[in-house]
Parts: sequence; C-alpha cells; structure tokens
Amino acid sequence: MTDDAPKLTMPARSAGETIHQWVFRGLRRAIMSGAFPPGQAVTIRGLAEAMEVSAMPVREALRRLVAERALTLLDNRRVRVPQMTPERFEELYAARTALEVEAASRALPLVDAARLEKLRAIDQTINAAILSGDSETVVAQNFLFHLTLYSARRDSVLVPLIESVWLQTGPFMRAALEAFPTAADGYDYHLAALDAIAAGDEAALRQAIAHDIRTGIGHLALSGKLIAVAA
Amino acid sequence: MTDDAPKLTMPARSAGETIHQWVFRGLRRAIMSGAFPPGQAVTIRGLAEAMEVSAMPVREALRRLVAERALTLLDNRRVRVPQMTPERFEELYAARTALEVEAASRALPLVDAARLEKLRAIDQTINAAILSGDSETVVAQNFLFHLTLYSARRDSVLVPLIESVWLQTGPFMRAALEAFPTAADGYDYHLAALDAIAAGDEAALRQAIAHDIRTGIGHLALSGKLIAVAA
DNA sequence: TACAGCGCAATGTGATCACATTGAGCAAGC
DNA sequence: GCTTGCTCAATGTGATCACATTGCGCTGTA
Repeated sequence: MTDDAPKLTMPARSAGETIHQWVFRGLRRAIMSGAFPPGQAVTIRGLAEAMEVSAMPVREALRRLVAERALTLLDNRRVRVPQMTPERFEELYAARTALEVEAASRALPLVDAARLEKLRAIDQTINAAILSGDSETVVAQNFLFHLTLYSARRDSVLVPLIESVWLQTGPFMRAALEAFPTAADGYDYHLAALDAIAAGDEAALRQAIAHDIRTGIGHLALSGKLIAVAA
Repeated sequence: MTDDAPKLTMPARSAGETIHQWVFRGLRRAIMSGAFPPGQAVTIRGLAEAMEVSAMPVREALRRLVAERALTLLDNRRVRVPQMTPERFEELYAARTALEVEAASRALPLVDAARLEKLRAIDQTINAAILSGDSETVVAQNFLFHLTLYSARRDSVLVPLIESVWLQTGPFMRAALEAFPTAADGYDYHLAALDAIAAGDEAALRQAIAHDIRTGIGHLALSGKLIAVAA
C-alpha cells in the first residue's frame, strides 16, 4: 500500500476503444514490461483511482488478465503479480520451446522476401541495442522478431498461446534485465534462424529457435541466479 | 433468440463459491460438452435470466471465457460460440500435439505404478464405451486419460495451456460425435502409450501421443467431413 | 510485556440504474 | 417495387451503491 499506484503511464486511448479495452491494454503492457514487481498486490479500487476510471472496467480487465495467467488470484480473492519459481520458469521455457518451434516450422513456407528483410532489420536493431546496453529494447525487439516470424502464417491458435506464455514471463524480465543487463552468450541464433529461413531448411530453423529460446535468459534462470532476484 | 435460454442445467453451487465462479463453471462445462452449437450467440441478459442471477457475474464469466478463447468477441461487441473452420481445427490439433507430446515426455519419469494402473483402468473404460457406442463418455474419459498422464508432474504452465486448447475444441465435439458416433481407427494408441510408459521409453511415448491425437477425430476433420457439420 | 478480543478501514462481490450503440422492422418517398 | 431513412427494442458499457469478508491495528487485561 506504500506505492499501490505508482506512475503507471497509460497508452493513449484510441478512438472507438472502450474503457475496458484501454485499461486492459495498459495493464497488460505494464505487466509485460515488468512495471509491477512479482508479488505486487493489485487492487481494483487502487488501479481505478490511478487510471481515473470507475471500478467496473478494472474489474473486468483483472478477470481477463487472471484468465490469461498474467495475474494470480489468491484464495482471499485478492489479485497479485505472480511469483516466479525455478520450476515455473523452467516450465514456461519448455512451453515456449514446444510452441515456438512448431510455429516457426509451420510459418517457414510462408515467409516471403519482404518478411525476411523485416526480420533482418529487427535483428540488426537488437544487435545495436545489445551494444548500447538498452535491455528494454532488446526484449521488446526480440519478442517482435519471433512474432514477426510466426505471423507469416495467419494463425489464430498458436500465436495467442505463445503470447500467453510470453506474458507470464513478463513481470520477471525487468528484474532479470536489471540484474544482468546484457546477457548475450556470444552466438547469434537469430542469424542462424535467418539463414535457415533463407535456405528453407526446416530442421535447421527448428534447432535455431530452440537454441535461441534456451540460451536467451533461460540458462541463467536454470542456474538459479535470477530467481533469487525476483523472489 | 428463438432458444437463447434452453434448459442449461447448472451444477450445484458449492459452499463458499461466489456466484461468478458458479456461473463460470456452469458455462465452461456447457461449452466444453458442446451444449451450445458453434455460432450460437450468447447475451449477458439472456444468460443472467436463464441462471436467475444478475448481469454482473455473467459479464465477468463471459470476459473470462473470451480470454480463454472458449468464446469469441465480435466487432459489434457481441459474444458467440466460435465457428470452426478447417484451418482452425488443424491449428488446434497442431497445438495439441506440440504441447501434449512435450507434457507427456516431461511427465514420464514421474509416473508411478499407481498412476499407471489408473491409466489402464481409464483406457478400459474408454474401450467399453466405444463398444457400447457411448460417445460422450469416450470424449470425457479420453480427456481424463491424457490429463492423468500429464498431471504426474505438477505443472502450472503446460497443463493449463493444454486445457485451453481442449476447451476450444469443445463446441465442435458434440457435432462431430453425433455425425460419426464411433470413429475408431482400429488401433489403440493409448495401449501403445501405456506400454511405452511401462518401458520408460520416451521416444515411443511421444510417438504414441502424437499418433493418438492425430488419429482421434483429427484426420476426419482434415478431410473436411466434419467441418460441414459444424458450419 | 504479551496476548486476546474488538472494531474499523480496505477490499471484493453483486445488484441496479443510466446511457450509447447496434440492429432489425417499418414506413415514406423515389 | 426498391431503396432510404426513421424508430424502437435489445444489448453492451460504465457508474454507483449496498453488503460481506478480510485483515490489520488498537486497546484492554492478565
């Protein structure tokens, strides 16, 4: 309750958007970017006041976020940002791998030259951000890289599932990045993925994506180093 | 609007359960069991009246079900049971395969003798139900078989994701079963899975699960026969 | 000083009302 | 006869109020 309603910068409310959608979008983005530390309690009235809306849209947004497992509903009916545990983290990355390898494999035949070029551009942005130490951009652009690849195939099942898993890793990312600003392992698996795409090599692409996910921040977490930060 | 509120048998409301939870549970079960045909429009006031509760708990339950993709939110802000298309069906089964093969693989080392016995019992129930033509039991027990296997490992990520995908196939199942009551392909992949578990053979288990998913009702759908029923 | 009991503030839940939007039916005009 | 525009019912959205529960702090007593 000391800082239940910090700055919490809300996005601009686009035309025709309901307050519920606006609130949901703002909360979701805040959670994904790690604006709320794990374990943080969130209250309907607190958020409603901070966003200057009534309780109603906030209630519905919270329900939705709980359903997506971006937030946790406690037994006392209170809502908080999920805690991260080594087991959960490992599960999240196992799920990510299973889903994203499949999504990449399915998207591969539908990646055209324009999309491949876009992927290359994103990868360069990431590399530049790594060099300049801009961790926030690294995470955001890395997500964009993966999403851009999978979206080559218009998919209404796998992509939402993948986003759901990303969302669950969100609150943890902030803490992870602050502790280990640039945790690159020296090998660019995005580049390997791009080569595999250009060559149309499905097996190589699957392996590149799997490696990319596993080496990103995953291996650090497995060693238990990051968990201590978030707990 | 002709039959916006059919019988809709609600489960008993357990002690300490909020109305929201009760409504959500009832709706979710109804959807999974195919009580609502695909394309069916659902309204807040209609359901509230049918369940004899106010609009509030229904609103929140619908939001939640939309978040879980058990229901679809149209542009006009109305909610309906999702339509099934061949593409979506294929995506659902691809996602199921990716997630469940992984879940089975991870659960394998933790399956003890008691659980294996339980799985055998479920499989026998399924076989009996197939012989007697009880399709409803086949689907329910088949779900239970898979869930019992994956739950050997206490998992808070993969299992909910799998349930989410099952939920999305729900409305379609009723129509599928009515059209093709016992669509067995002659080979019991559950038995193959059980053998693989007993032998501790991970590769064989992965293959058995993948085949089981693919041959269940999946291959029928791919041929387009079932889609016509649901559309 | 430690602990039990009370009481109030905070919070979630549910109901109801007011309003905007959607959509369908109907009527008037071309 | 077809089309356009209007009207009204149906529906979703948002706000507000009342109530139950939770949880914490305060106080009084041993």
